[in-house]
Amino acid sequence: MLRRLPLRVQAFGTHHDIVREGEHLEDCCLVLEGFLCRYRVVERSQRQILSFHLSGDLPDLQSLYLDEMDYALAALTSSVVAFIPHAAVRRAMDEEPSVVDLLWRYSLTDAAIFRDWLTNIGRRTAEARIAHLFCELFVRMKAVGIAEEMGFQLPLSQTEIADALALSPVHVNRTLQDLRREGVITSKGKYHRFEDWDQLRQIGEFDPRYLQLRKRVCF
Amino acid sequence: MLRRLPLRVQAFGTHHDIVREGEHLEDCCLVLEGFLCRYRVVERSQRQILSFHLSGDLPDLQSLYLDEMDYALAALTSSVVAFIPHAAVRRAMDEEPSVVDLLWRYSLTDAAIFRDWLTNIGRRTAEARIAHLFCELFVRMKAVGIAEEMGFQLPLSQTEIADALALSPVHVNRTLQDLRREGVITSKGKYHRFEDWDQLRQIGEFDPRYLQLRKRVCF
DNA sequence: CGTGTTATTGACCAACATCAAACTTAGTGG
DNA sequence: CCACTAAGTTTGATGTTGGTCAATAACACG
Repeated sequence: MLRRLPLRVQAFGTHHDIVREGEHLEDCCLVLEGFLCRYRVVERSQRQILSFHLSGDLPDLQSLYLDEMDYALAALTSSVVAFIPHAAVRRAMDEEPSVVDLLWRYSLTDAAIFRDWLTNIGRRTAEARIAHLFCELFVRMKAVGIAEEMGFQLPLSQTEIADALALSPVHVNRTLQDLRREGVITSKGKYHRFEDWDQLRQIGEFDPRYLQLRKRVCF
Repeated sequence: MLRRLPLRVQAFGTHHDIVREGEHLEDCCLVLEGFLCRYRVVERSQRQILSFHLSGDLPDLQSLYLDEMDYALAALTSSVVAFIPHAAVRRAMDEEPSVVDLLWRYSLTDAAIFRDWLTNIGRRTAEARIAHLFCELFVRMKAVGIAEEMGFQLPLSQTEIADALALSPVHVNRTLQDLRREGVITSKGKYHRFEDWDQLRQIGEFDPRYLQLRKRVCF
């Protein structure tokens, strides 16, 4: 449906900002390809990544109602996104009420993911946080068909994982080594294989229900 | 507008659960009076409070679209809430499209608060987290007229503050003492006075824009 | 085959957690 | 109105997780 609206398709290179914090937008962006993140810069030039986005995501849908972006949006790999004018989205919502349901539901799922990250960062150890993030991204990537049966190519540096999980890069490195030593995952560069998915899930206390996927991707 | 819909008004006592995790709801709840929180229980019986809610809030609006609650909702003080059947909300949305805008915008603001908490818990020290929380709650309470000019009655125990900020109660206690020693706040029981609002704001890196309040409450 | 980015290692340190006890406060019933 | 009790706050001692700094090793890319 969205693809039938007037789109402005644009490609972005690795580590390129698509939207900056504080900007006012007149379009929503739909991810067609690639891997994006929302982030924010805090005191001492620390960065907090707020969420990751894959194809099919609408990472700034909120600009439809909120004046100013409270975060930046960046491409982590070379990515392709489509910009859809707010006016076109609103027209579609007027003509077809189910569009409202769909998009609203989407933004509520988005909020559910924030809640999960909040508990992840707030209440779990470094190992559990990483396990949880791997589970989430694996399931989401599988849902859009860019993961293998039991492994995936995760286009994140350890520093980016650290920025997402509120850890230091050094500690992420050591914790990944722990996970490997325990035989839960094996890694080759950015490719990771799950040797013991069940244990990974347990370590990360991962329950995919919050993702609100209609089809069951794993189990 | 909401108050004109069919309401079932109900009072809840202190520390009483209003909705439990995993429940399926047929009504949305509107806070009329009191102080509520969303929370979740994690491994080792630790609790993560996800947000606080005052009168005027709709802390489970998402139940309109998501089948299962991913958090519990509890009254922290004796509170009064109104339950509105989903069907009635939907009818109101059909009859008056601006209701959709209003509620959707509300749920997007809700998500913006999550993002703020995420960076707060992820990237700030204990002192900054507490300062930030105090600022947020003060501004929100002022917006609904239940705070004084430069002080407020915060109905939270230090344990509840700890559960919200992912700290231990002991550390919250000591950090509050630091804030008092620095002359930023003074406390008498649950009443806190801001002796140096500007410094509190700075410590907590607080910028109220994310709250999307139409009227400027402070400064 | 450099050159810049990312991963890894080691040494050391700080923030915050945990445990347990003592002290306050507020609420309750006699 | 006071004693009693439970809940919340404060304190001290000690432990742990994860941060910081800095150097080295491994890649990736032109």
